[in-house]
Amino acid sequence: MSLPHILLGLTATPTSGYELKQKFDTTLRHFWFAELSQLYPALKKLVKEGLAEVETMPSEKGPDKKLYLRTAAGREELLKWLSTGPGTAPLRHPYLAQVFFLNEHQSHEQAIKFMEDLLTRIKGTCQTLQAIEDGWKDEDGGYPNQLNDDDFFTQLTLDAGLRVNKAYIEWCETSLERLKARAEK
Amino acid sequence: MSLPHILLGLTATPTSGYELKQKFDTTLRHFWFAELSQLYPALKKLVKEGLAEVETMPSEKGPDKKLYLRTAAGREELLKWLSTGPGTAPLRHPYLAQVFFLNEHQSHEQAIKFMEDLLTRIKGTCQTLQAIEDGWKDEDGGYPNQLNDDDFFTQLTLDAGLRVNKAYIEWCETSLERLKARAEK
DNA sequence: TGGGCCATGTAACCAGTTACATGATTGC
DNA sequence: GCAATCATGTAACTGGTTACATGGCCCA
Repeated sequence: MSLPHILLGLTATPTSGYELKQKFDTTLRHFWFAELSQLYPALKKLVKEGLAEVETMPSEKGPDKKLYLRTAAGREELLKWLSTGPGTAPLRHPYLAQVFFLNEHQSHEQAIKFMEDLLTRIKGTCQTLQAIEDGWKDEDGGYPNQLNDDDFFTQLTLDAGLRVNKAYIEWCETSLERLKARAEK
Repeated sequence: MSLPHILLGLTATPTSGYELKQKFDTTLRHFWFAELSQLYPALKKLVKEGLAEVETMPSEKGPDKKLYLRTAAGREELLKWLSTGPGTAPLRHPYLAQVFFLNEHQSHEQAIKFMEDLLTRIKGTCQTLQAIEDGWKDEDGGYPNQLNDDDFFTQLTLDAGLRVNKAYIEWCETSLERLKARAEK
């Protein structure tokens, strides 16, 4: 059950559900996805459990905001989660499952097309991540080892995302070579 | 919605729910997890939709088996899934989320411990995958490029798992070095 | 006046987990 | 006689998705 804990991590300063969604879509996108419609009830539940507090504030644009701020108990709960050790989610990788059954195609052409599509897509996400890191490099002279703790750990997750994506790209490329060699026979 | 399609892929020959679960736990474990209690209703649904057929057979050990076999329509549905292009599931990586908040710890010691635990665990899964690949090498002289199509694509998914796990190991190791360097200051 | 962004939410649904229930066969 | 493995399932619940609803503000 990670989402509530992530929200406790993000509400160290007062933040609205809408703002949190933007954070998921930018800074956390390479390791967590959440729907806005999922955040609102989750935040409400944190308040009910005494792990966060709400305050309603007028917004500059649009309707009132509700700013959520974790309580001391909320921070405790977050620390508890961190000290349970590395968490896991059951593996579910749809495109690897598809690769597993690619032999069902009559010809290798379609398998090759599949892998080429996959390669294009992974290269795209890799570039997105790279762009974020590059932006960081420009802003910050001491990048990456002089970063403050906040940014240091954020950069660690970015680095993980980049390395994994690069590994997938190499895998796609050598797989394509192998497939093409088989197709010629 | 991948699980039904995976089951259609696995029921090219008559197979029981119990046997399918074993397949998930051995051959598919590096890219998909499913509970047994999830498989039974899913198989039933495939039959209802005309994508598979059941036949009850006495078992050598224990109670009767129900052998599921995909129909022609079932195979069509599988091919349709494959030709929709690479699928994705929304990203959810609990331990990366935890790394993101590791700055909440007062000292770096706990962060270092977290990464060490993670490294140990990832090394373990990597060894499991390596053992499978090694077993394959022994059995098969022409490994990996002379494999038949079935085994070739299975090996591709294994290769993906190994590469990604190795990327994570390298990430853990360099992250630990960087963390330790910061802790000394 | 119409689209995009700001901002909140609910309800129905689907996928997956956990807990429980049943019972045969095999080997110690 | 008991534990492990073989074999099938159901029910309650949780986590997440999709679709829908509301309405203000800003800019072209």
